[in-house]
Amino acid sequence: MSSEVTEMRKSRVAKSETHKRIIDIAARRFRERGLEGVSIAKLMEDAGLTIGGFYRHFDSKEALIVETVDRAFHDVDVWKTSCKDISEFIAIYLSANHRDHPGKGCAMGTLAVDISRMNGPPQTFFTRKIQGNLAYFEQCLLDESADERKATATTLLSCLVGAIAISRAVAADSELSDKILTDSKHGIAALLKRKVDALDRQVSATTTK
Amino acid sequence: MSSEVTEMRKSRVAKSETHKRIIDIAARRFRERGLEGVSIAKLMEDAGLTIGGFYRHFDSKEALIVETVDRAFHDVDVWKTSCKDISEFIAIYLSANHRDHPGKGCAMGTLAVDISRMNGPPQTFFTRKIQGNLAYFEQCLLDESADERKATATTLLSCLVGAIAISRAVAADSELSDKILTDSKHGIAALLKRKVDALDRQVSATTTK
DNA sequence: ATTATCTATAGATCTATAGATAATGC
DNA sequence: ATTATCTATAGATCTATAGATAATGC
Repeated sequence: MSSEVTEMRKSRVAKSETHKRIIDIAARRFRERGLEGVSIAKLMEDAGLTIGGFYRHFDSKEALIVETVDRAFHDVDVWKTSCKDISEFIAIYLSANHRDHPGKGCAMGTLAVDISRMNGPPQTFFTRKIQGNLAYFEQCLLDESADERKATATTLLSCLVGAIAISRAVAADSELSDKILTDSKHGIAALLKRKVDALDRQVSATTTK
Repeated sequence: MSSEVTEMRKSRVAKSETHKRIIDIAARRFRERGLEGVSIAKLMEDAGLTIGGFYRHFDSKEALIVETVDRAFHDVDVWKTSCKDISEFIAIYLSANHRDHPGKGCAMGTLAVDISRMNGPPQTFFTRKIQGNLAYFEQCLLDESADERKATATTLLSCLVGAIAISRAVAADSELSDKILTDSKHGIAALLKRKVDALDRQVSATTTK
């Protein structure tokens, strides 16, 4: 602390990198500990900074939350583009790895309830991202009317978000926690049978023991 | 405040009623505002008491949380016994009324994520209640193997919990919020088709416009 | 001259405890 | 005598601001 050389003002470019770093860390910590479980002082410390600089980057904690929403959805956005089909996406989403690393996972599973307790901008931005995820699922679905696709997409989203949340809540009972993930995968496979732009073989492969 | 007559010591019976009242209010407030969003001082004020008395009832806030878990699941427990079949349960669970009154609704939808961030006793007790809900769903399911029943029960639970959480997160967009509830009902009806101890007519009635 | 970050702190809140008060219960 | 609840407060936070410092950028 006192033995460190105090680094002072950096360039504008460096500032925007700092800004990005704060958001990166916020997106992780918020998902891990909740919006109220992360203090600005600790957040800045995690970023290698002190609390004083925070308010030159953000007007308030709420403003940080708003700016962090996009970043918190980024990991799932990457899965959406990197997965070759919806089955692969579901397998990643309902994996033990996702369950055990909420800070790098789906923001809906970790932050939806916190966000529902806030009004105004945070909820608006969060809603937009949820709509994006619903659109992705719809686009993966095939042999139904538009209404049917929407309904199935919504059901799929609900099931994924619920499953990851419940599996984490029972994490102390690791067998049950695993079972919730695999059983939900199984159930989703049944729900999506012949409704999905994916190899049926694959859906079964991830859900049949 | 200062004009009120200060009421002092009450009987043991009165104390146990006070104890119950604190838990009643905690169960509501925790579901509404989250475990961290409720301070003990405000909680006691809601109960018509002051903070000083709290620690004669509970060793700590965590101890209150543990004791409150059962009460927070009570409303859903009532639905389980009062609903004549699973379809009715699902209709109540995915109603706008449930969405708009989290303090009187499902503890999994409101507290599972908060609980997953705590270790120890709160999580253990919460897990037990989740198992009870899974058992209820299993018992409602019919034409499958025990494994299939378990998988469908888990999927149903995941879907319900996810749908209510997401519908609340997008509450600012009331159309979308409603749609998430009705679409999930629709999707669940498809999932449960011929798997459920319920009138198919009824499942359809709540999900077809 | 401007500004990105720092140290320090005000003011609000939160959990938990100490000790007073007044009613219960022996 | 015991105890259910009260008032008051210690000590630890948390958000946000004030003013200092030292580097950037004109």
